[in-house]
Amino acid sequence: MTTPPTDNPLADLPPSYRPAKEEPAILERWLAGDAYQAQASDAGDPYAICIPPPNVTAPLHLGHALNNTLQDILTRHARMSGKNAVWLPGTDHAGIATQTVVEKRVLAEEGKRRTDFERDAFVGKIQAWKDEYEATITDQLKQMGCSCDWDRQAFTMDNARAKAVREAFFQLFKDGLIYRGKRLVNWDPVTQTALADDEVESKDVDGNFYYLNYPVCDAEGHPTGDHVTVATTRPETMLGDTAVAVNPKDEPRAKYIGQYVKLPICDRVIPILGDDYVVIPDPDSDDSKARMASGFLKVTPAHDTNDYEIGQRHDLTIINVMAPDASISIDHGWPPEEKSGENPTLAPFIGLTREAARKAIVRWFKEQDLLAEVKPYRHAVGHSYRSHAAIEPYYSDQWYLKVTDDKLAGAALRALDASQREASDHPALSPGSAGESAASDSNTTGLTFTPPRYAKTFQTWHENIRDWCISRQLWWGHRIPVWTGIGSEHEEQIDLWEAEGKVAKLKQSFSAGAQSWDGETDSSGNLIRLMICVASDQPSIEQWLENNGFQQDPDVLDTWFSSALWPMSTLGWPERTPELDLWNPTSVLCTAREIITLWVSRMVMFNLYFLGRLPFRDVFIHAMIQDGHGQKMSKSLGNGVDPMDIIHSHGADAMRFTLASMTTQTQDVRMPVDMVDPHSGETFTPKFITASGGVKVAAPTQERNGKSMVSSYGLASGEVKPSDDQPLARNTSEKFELGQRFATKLWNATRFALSNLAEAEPDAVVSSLSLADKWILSKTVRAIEHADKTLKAYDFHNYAGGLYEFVWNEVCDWYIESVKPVIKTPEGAKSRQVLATVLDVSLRLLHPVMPFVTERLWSGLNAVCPQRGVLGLDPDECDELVGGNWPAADRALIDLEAEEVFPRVQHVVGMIREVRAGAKVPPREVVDFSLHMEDAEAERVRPNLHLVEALTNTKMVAVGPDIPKPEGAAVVTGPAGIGYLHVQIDTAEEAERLNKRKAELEKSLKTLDGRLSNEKYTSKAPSHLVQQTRDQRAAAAAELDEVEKQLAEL
RNA sequence: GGGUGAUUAGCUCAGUUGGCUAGAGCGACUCGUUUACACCGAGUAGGUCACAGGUUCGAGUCCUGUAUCACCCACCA
Repeated sequence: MTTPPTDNPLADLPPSYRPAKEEPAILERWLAGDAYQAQASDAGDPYAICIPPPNVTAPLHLGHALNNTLQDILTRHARMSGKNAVWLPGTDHAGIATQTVVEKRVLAEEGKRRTDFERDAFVGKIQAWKDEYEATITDQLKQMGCSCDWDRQAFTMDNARAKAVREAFFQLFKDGLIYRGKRLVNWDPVTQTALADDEVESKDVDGNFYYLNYPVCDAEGHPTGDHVTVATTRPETMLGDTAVAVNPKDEPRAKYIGQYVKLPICDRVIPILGDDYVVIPDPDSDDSKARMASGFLKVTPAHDTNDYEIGQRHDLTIINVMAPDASISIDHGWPPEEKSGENPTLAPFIGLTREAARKAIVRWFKEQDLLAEVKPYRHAVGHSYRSHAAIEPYYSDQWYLKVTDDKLAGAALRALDASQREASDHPALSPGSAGESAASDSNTTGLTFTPPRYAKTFQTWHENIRDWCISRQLWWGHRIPVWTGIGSEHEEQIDLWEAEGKVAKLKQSFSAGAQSWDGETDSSGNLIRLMICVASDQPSIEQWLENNGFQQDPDVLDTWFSSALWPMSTLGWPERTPELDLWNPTSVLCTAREIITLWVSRMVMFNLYFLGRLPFRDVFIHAMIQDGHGQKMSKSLGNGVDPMDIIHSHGADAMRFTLASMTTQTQDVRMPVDMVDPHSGETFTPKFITASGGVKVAAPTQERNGKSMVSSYGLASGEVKPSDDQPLARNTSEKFELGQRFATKLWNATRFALSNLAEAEPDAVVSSLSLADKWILSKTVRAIEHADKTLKAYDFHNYAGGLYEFVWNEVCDWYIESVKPVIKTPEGAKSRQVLATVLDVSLRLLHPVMPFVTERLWSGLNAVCPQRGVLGLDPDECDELVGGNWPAADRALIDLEAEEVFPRVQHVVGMIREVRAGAKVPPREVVDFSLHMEDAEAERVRPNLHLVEALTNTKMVAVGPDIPKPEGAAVVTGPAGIGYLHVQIDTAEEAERLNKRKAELEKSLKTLDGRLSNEKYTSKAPSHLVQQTRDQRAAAAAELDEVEKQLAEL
C-alpha cells in the first residue's frame, strides 16, 4: 500500500465535469501514446473492424456518430479483453456524389462547368475538396474518441487501394467475368452517367395516362381506315416506337396481330405483334394496370426496359430518340433511312427536353384528333439518388461484372448461415450444386446478421441479382484499365503479353448492322474490337498501346467496386501481408441497413472470390438516426447534425452514451433538428411536404437561393464554416442530457470516493464483509457478466442501460448511501476497499462507451488508491485505462443471501420513506422506529438495522416478535414485518394511506385467488409458479390482516 | 404490387423462450440544499399495451384480420 499523496488529491478534480476542458488533453495523450496502434503479431486473438468509409462529400453527421460509437465500443472492449484489436479507418471517394458536389461549387463560385476544364485539372479540384473533408472527418472521429489505428488510415483512391482495384479488375477480366454490353442502363440525364440499379430511388409521381390513336395500315403503309389506341405515360417516347404489341389471348384485339400501323409524326410503318406480356384490359380488375390498359402496348425498345425485352424477343429495331441530356435528338441512333429525308412534322420536336416534348407531342396528337383520352395516374418513377432527376432508360455501351456467376452470387448465398437462410429453389442452393460440397467449410459459411431479419434482404437480393453495371461516365474514380482498339493487326504481340500474365484480352467481333446507332460501325463487314485489360505496374505496355492506336476507356468504375474490396485492400491485398492473414476475415461489420445490398453483399462476393473466405462473419445492422419527422438523417436532405455540436455542448462521452443507449434492435432514433440560417442567424424548422408516398423535405438550401448554410458548430465555435450545399442542422433534442447527467454522476461519485479513500487507508485484506459490501460485490459481478453478455449480442441498449442502473441506482443510491456512516471511520476500512474496487470495475466497464471521463477519473483513482481489488475480483494495475484490462470476476462473489436480504432492507427503507414523506416529517428530524417481526425474520434483519437507520434517518428502538404499537404511531407494513414510526400522525391521512394500501392488497388478493381457484392453473402451470403464487397470496393476506387491524385501531 | 418494422404513461422508448400486480428516462406535482452530485436526493400522480377476433389455466408477448405510420424491393403502359 502506497502512501496517499499529501496534497489534496481532489484539487485537480473540480466539483463538476467539464468535458470541453478535459477531453482534448486526454485525446492528445492517447494519440501521443499510440494507444490505438496494433501490430500484426500473435499477441492475443485477432480482432478487426473496418470502418464503413464515410464519403468525403461532407462532414460527418449524427448517423456516423452512432455508427462509429458502436464500432469504438466493440473495439475498445476487445482491446481491453486482451485481443489484438485493430480498427481500420478510412474514407470513400464516393465517385458521383463528390464530383456532383464539386461541380456545383465550381459552378457557383466560378460560373464554370466541368467540361470547361481539362480532365486532370478538374480532378485536381475534386482532390482538393477530398483533402479538406477527409481532414475534417478524421478530426471529427478523433474528437469522438474513436480508437482507430490512424497509422493505417486508407482512402478508396489512394495508391494502395488503386492497386487493389486494378488487380481485382484484372483478375475478374481474365476470368471472363467482366464484359462489355450494350443495353438499357439507368441513365441520369443531369449528371450524364449510368447508375446501378441500387442507385435508383423510386418515387411516386402524379402523371397521366395518354391514349393515342395510331392509324392501322398495310405493310406498304396504306391506311386501312382503322386505328388502334395505345396507352402510355410517356408519349414523347413514341418517336422511338418500333412495334405495337397485343396479347394473343386478348380475344377482341388479337385479330390485329400481323397488321401494321403508321406511326404518327415519324410516318414509320411498324408491325402489330403478339406478346404475352401485354396486359389485357379489365375495368373491374384489382390491378390498376388492367384498369388503365387499352390492350395495345406501344413498344419502344430504347426507352423502356420491358419494351427492350419485347424487342429482343421479336428482333425489333432499337431507335434511341434522345441525346445524353434527354433532349429529343435524331443524332444518337435514329435510323439513317428516316434521317436522310427532311421530315417537317418531326422537326419542331427536335431539341426539346423530354418534358417539353411530352407536352408538344400530346398537343400535336390533340390537334390531329388522335388523342383519345387522358386519365390522371399516380405511379412510381425511378429517380437518381444523386441528382434526383427522373431516370431515363438509355441504350448505351457499359462494362458489366457478371455477378450472376455462381462463383459470386452463388457463393454469397451459400455463405449465409444455415440458421438464417430461408428455403429456396435458387440453383446455387439446390442440393448437389457446385457449392454444396463447401457447405461445411467454415471459411466460406456462417455469415450471420444481427438482427436476423436482415439476412432476408441479403438472400433475396442475391437470388434476384442481375449483372452489375460497373462503368460510370465520370472523371472522379478509378479509371477502367482497359485499352480499346479496332482491328487485329496487333494481336500477336498482345497474345505474348497475355501468356506472361501482363494483359488480358477481350475480343469482340461485330458487324455494321441495323441495330447500331452510335456511329461506331459505319463501315461494311465484320470488325474486330480488341479490349486489352492491363495488369498493374505495366506502364510500358500502356504506352505501347497508346502509341499503337489504342485508347484507354474514358469511364471510371462504380464507387462500390473499390468499397467492395475494403476488408482486403485496407489490409494490404493484393500483397499477402501479415495483416491480411491475421485480420481478414474481420470480426464484425457494423453498418446501417441501407447498404446491405450496395456494400455488404459485394464485400462478401469479392472476399470469397479473391481470398476464398468471408470478409466477416458477423454483420450488425444498427438503427438509423432520423430527424424529428422520421426522415433519415442524411447529407443530401440537409438535416444532418454535426457531432461536434454535441461534443461542444454535452461532451463526447455524453453523445456516445446517449447514442448507444438508444440503439435497440428495432427502433430508429429520432433527433429533432432545426436549421440555422447563416446570414440572419435565425433558426427555422425545415418545411416538409406530406405526400401519400411519404414525407419529403423541402431542401432548405434550395429555398434560400442555393446560398450555403452553416452548421451550428461553426456558430458555436465562433467561426462561420460554410458547408456549401450540404448544410448541417442544429440539434434540438434534449436526449443528450441523459449521457451528460450520467457522466456528471459518475464524476461526483468518484469525487466522493476519492475524498474518503484519501483520508484513511482501505483494508486490502477483505474478509467478514458487511451486508452492503457483500451485496454490491455480488451486483458488481453481475454487472460484469451483463456487460459481457450484452456486448457479445450487440445489445448496446442494454449494455449502456445496465451500467446506468448499476452505477446510479446500486452503487450511488444504495451502496454509497449505506456506507456513508462508516466510510470515514476505522471500521470502514473494508468498505473503502470495496468501494475502490467497485469504482475500478465501473470505470473499466464504462470505458468503451465513455472513454474520456473514465480515463480522467482513472488517473484520480490511481493517484489516491493505487491498490484495489478484493479476493475474487483483483484487477490489474495500469496507468492509463485505455490500455487496461477488462474485469474478470470470480462467481464465488455472487452472494445469494445478500441478494435476498438487502432488498428486504431496501423495502423497509422504502416504506419508511413513504410514511415520512406522507406524514411530512422534516427530513433532518431523527425519529424513533420499532419493528415488529417474527424471531426468525428478526434475526436475519437485525444485524442490518443500522442500514435502515442510516437510510431513513431513524433510530431503531426495539425489534422483536412482541413489539407493541406506540400510541399514534404510523404503521409501515411489508414482507419483513410491521414497523412503527414513532411520530404523531394525522389520523385521517393515516387512514387514507392504509386504505389505499388495503385496496391494492385486495386487488392483488383477488387476482391471486382467482388464479389459485382455477384448477386448470394449479394442475397445468409449472409447480414453481404455483408455489410462487401461493407465497404471494399468503404474504398479501397477512399484510392485509395487519392493515385492517391497524385501521380498526385508529 | 411484394417485403420488413412500428403502434405500450403527456414525450422518447424498454419489455428476452407467453407467468406482468406492465418498467425507464424526460416532463408534471409535493418535499428537501445533512460537506459526492440541484446536471442532485426523497416521494407522488399518470397506461382498458392501436382496434377486432382466436389459441391458452394465463396474451403487451403467439395466430388471423383491420387501421395508421415509416422504410426497403419491384421493368415508368
